[in-house]
Amino acid sequence: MEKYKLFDAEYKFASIIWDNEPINSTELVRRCAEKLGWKKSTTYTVLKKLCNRGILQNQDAAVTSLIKREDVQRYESNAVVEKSFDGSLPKFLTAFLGERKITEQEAEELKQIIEESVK
Amino acid sequence: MEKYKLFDAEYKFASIIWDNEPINSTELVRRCAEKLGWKKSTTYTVLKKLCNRGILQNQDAAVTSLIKREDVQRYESNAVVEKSFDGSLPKFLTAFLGERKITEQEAEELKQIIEESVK
DNA sequence: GAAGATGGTTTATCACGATAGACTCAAGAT
DNA sequence: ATCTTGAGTCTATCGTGATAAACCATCTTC
Repeated sequence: MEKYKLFDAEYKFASIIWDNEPINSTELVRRCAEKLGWKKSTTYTVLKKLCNRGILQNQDAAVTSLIKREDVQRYESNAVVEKSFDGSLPKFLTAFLGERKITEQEAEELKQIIEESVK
Repeated sequence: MEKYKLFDAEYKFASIIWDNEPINSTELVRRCAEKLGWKKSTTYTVLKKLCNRGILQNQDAAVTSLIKREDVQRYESNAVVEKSFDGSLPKFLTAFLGERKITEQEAEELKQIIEESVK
């Protein structure tokens, strides 16, 4: 398994940690019950799995992340472009924008981001 | 199930059809064996499933697509931006580009695509 | 009319992601 | 010494995507 690949449930779970770290494990159990409807054992099961995969860390009941949200996002964005768009960002953009219209201001923001990546 | 959601194996399968349609079903079995390592029954199982979901069509052993690659791509691109980037294309772009550098020419192409979507 | 092709269907197995029940164990509180 | 609470493990169930074995019907060809 690639290190950064998170399944849907795992991603939602990790999001709670990213939004609150460091977070006490019992508190995490509480939040998962509230936000995801999970039982305590579910939380611990998933937590342990992600710890074993080197994505999270649980030390003395203090849960933190080793892999950051940005890392996973970078992986996700690359994966989808790779899988469905032949690795081509232009193809992705074309598909995403499709018939949708954006404002001049939004376009400016996007162009800015692109500009910053030019060698 | 959303109409456009294809699982990994389904996507690869559909790709063979998109690349070759209309394609005779026996010929499709041959290609799936060659490209995906599938047995005949596997091909027919998946084919039937996608036909039932209104994505493909099999008439007198001639297989064609009802949903096009572009439709699925649009869905995929939107889904990932929704799921992992809060629906924000700028966030997606930032993550994708990351540390990567692109050429002036590539940037031009991207900006062109963006320009065409401005209201 | 037996022997292949062609074009399928039915039913099953297997892996694995998602979820949880039952249990343990140490540390305070009573 | 019991009771409770915090912290965590072990084992199991369930759904479902991925894959296939076995079987069937029709048509051609020898």
